[in-house]
Amino acid sequence: MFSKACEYGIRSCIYIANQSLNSKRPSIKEIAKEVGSPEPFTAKILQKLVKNNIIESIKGPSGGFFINVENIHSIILRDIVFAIDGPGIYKNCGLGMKECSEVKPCPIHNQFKIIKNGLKEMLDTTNLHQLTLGLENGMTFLKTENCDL
Amino acid sequence: MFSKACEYGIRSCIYIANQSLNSKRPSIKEIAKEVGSPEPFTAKILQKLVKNNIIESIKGPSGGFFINVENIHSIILRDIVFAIDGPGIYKNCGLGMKECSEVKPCPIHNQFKIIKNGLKEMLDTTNLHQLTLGLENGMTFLKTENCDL
DNA sequence: TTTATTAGATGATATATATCATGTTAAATA
DNA sequence: TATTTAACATGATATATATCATCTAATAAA
Ligand code: FES
Ligand code: FES
Repeated sequence: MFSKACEYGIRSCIYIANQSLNSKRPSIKEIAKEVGSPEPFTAKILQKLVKNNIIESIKGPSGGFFINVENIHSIILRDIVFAIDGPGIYKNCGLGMKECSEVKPCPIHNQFKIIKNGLKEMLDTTNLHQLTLGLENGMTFLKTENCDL
Repeated sequence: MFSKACEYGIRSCIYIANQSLNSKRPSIKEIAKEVGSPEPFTAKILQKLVKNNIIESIKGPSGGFFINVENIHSIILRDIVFAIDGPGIYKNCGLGMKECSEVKPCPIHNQFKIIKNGLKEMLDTTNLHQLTLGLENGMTFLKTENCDL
């Protein structure tokens, strides 16, 4: 579905958003740890997100990554996915033809369109703030820890 | 969504099914051409499908690939996807955690579940026969040709 | 204003996926 | 039975994706 980079990117954004709401500014090291992603890879992904104005960063001691509270409400999943994976998930054909097209549809086009519309709907209407809610009260998780004691 | 191998596999199956309904037995060369897939790669994929009893084959002159008419109705998309990509699409977490789980859900789990259920539904209820119908009357296509004259 | 700290930039390496090439085996037919 | 045809098996190569390593630049605090 999403690339690994995109998965890590979304998870990182959710973590950063949640920390930002608590007036904190996590470092790459902390983010990678809490999200369960490889640190150098995560660094690269976060840079891209900064370039795309999804998240912001400050260098130096006590630096780190953050998201403006207003933006936490306006940033939707699509923004993150597009920044990392591009619009392929919106435009690709389910059977890998050049593009998904109504005039030259593949055999599964009609069935697949329904799925894809659902996916679009979800990416378009889910914002970062919603995704942080479950984290606070321990209903949702950002990594599968190896030890559950 | 699906791997390239799986996309080619599905397209090949649809083509073979359609030809089988017309009592024909296409060769790898023909299938690859009609489906727009690289021939040697397609060969490998078809072998896998034979091993998994999705399609059948006959060697030698006038040999080729075919599917029993009864099977054309009973083979569903899931069979093909599982044979090539495995059950990941049913079990993976949308954010790449070890597995999709109700007891340790990721932040997008609830929204994603809806999408995934739709996808499951589609893979479980769509059989090869349905997918051949549009081919016959030119409503659907298996490849994007470069020249549309 | 020096030093420690942390992000940024860039390129190298590894791994997975996709693609290609070669030789082998089964079956039809001349 | 010899010959041709086409699938089968296996391994090599290429490409994309994921991961790591190194150095640079900015900034906060000593
Ligand atoms: S053309 Fe294949 S999904 Fe639309
Ligand atoms: S746990 Fe992530 S989709 Fe179910």
